[in-house]
Amino acid sequence: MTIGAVCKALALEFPDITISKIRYLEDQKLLTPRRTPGGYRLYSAGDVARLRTILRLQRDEFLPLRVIRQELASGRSEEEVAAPVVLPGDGVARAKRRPMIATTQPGGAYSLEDVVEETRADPKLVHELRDYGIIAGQQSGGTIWFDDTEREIVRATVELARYGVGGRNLRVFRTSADREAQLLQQILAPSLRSRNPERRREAIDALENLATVATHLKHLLLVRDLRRLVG
DNA sequence: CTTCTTACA
DNA sequence: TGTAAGCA
Repeated sequence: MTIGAVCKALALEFPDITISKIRYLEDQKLLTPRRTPGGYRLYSAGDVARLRTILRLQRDEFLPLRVIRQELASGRSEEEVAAPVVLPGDGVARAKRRPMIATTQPGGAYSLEDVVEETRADPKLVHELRDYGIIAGQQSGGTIWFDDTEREIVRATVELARYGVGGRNLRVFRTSADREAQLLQQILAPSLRSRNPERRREAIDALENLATVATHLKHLLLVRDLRRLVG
């Protein structure tokens, strides 16, 4: 295939792919397609598979090119790189979607009474959640204000409470979420610290993507473990 | 019409 | 990374 054909073929999975980018990867010694007598690049099926692997490692594992070059050289092959996770309702539109992690705080502010009214939570539950550090709220004047996320957390724990999950059981969720957030933050820290605004933007997008995949993985592991426990 | 290299923002 | 020039 010529470079244009390769580009078109990969455009389905990688909407942002360009001829220029493919050439760049060659420049970085990640690809070495054959050439026609006239100098045109010719890509074999193997070349295309390798290219797809490179792009996946870049997109899904955020690996820098020099690391990808190394991984590929040391035998990590196409089959070992996961095809993209297809989530329900997650079409080709992913690249265009707005991030759900906003750069600014959402506007909501809810008093204890507001939260209780909207979630039908037992006020004691809300206090419990604060005691265990699952929600914090913000002290202002005499009252404590909760934001949208905290309100939704309360809503979720109300559901769990129906199954008798409450109090210190919930700490398990908090500590695992804390650890996970720390890990993801650590992975993308360099980009998030970048003084290039565009780069930061991309890092936030990547963070969302990463969080989605991590959540899916967690779900799969949980389902597997539950199956084991139940038999 | 497509691609190539090189230079550049 | 993406774009434009100038060739082939």
